[in-house]
Amino acid sequence: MQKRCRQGQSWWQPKFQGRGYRMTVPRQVILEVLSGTEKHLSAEDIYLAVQKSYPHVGLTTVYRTLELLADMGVLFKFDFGDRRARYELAEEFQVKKGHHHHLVCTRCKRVIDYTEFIDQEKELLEKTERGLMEKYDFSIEKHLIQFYGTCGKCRKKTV
Amino acid sequence: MQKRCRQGQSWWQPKFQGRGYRMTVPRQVILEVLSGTEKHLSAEDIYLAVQKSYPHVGLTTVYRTLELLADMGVLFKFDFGDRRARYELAEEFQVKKGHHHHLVCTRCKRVIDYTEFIDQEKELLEKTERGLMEKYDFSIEKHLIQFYGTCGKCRKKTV
DNA sequence: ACTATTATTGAAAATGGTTTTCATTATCAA
DNA sequence: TTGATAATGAAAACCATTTTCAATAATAGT
Ligand SMILES: [Mn+2]
Ligand SMILES: [Mn+2]
Ligand SMILES: [Zn+2]
Ligand SMILES: [Zn+2]
Repeated sequence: MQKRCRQGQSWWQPKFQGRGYRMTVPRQVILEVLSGTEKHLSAEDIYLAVQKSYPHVGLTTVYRTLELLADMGVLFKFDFGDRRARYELAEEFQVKKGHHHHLVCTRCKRVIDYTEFIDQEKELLEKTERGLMEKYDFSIEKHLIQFYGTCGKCRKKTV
Repeated sequence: MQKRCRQGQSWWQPKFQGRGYRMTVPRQVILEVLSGTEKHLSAEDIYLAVQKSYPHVGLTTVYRTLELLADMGVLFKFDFGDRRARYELAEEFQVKKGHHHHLVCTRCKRVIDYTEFIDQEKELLEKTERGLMEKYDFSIEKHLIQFYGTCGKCRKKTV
């Protein structure tokens, strides 16, 4: 899809214009942090990363920006069960990852992205969505699929 | 619903024995509340319901009991995005509901249980689980599927 | 470039669901 | 009945997130 711009111009610039939103330094830096990782970062993770280059940016701004970006559909917000929200750039803005779902270790909270069987899942999900939208008069915007279990490392630790 | 002789305590009794767990009044009442509803209750919902018959039971105990029961697999804990955990008796202990997934309205937070396409989902999920377990050395214990969108009522309210 | 408008910011304080502490009570095997 | 200890409740602590509010900075209009 789209590719990350290296220099001055940014792919997200147009997203902010025309809606009364302004492109600011904190927002750019936060987007850069999210663009430059494959991890699922928490607000504090992002805050700490941002601080390395822009120490004046506050945690509040990070929270506010993340909420805005999530509402705009630029990033996804997840709950993996470790009591804090985690964020990931939406698929269309990710360089490497495509549409994927998650495998969550309930012990160490590690998250694995997987893409296996995604096409079949997608097919079934679309059929399901169509059926449900009609039956329940519900307009579906997105879906969430996660598997929970124990990763190999954690399984070896406990007898 | 009265004080002394509780007859409904049959099926969960064995769950507590043999592991050092004790069957107490608060636990029984909490299980009765969960058994007697089809809603997805929060800890406070349950606390308030319990208080009607047993006013001395504290919120802390409700939280502790819910955690224990969730760990035991007797109930499921969900996050529907309204900043509080919600609980539902596990399928095998539900009277009316079978295996189902959720449709969540992101505006009013209403939750709809659906069972449509569940068989096909189940089939695909089992195949997916087998594949993922092998590839990622991950023992999958459960899955989560939720659809997010806007319910009919909320859509009509929109400006 | 200058200015007016107002979206955005950061520090601090508040919020609120959940967890911890700790002294007391209730359960259950012996 | 009794002793060991699991469970409880009130209060306090926790902590991720939100709100407040005065100050600042990004845009549009000139
Ligand atoms: Mn991911
Ligand atoms: Mn349900
Ligand atoms: Zn693990
Ligand atoms: Zn709704």
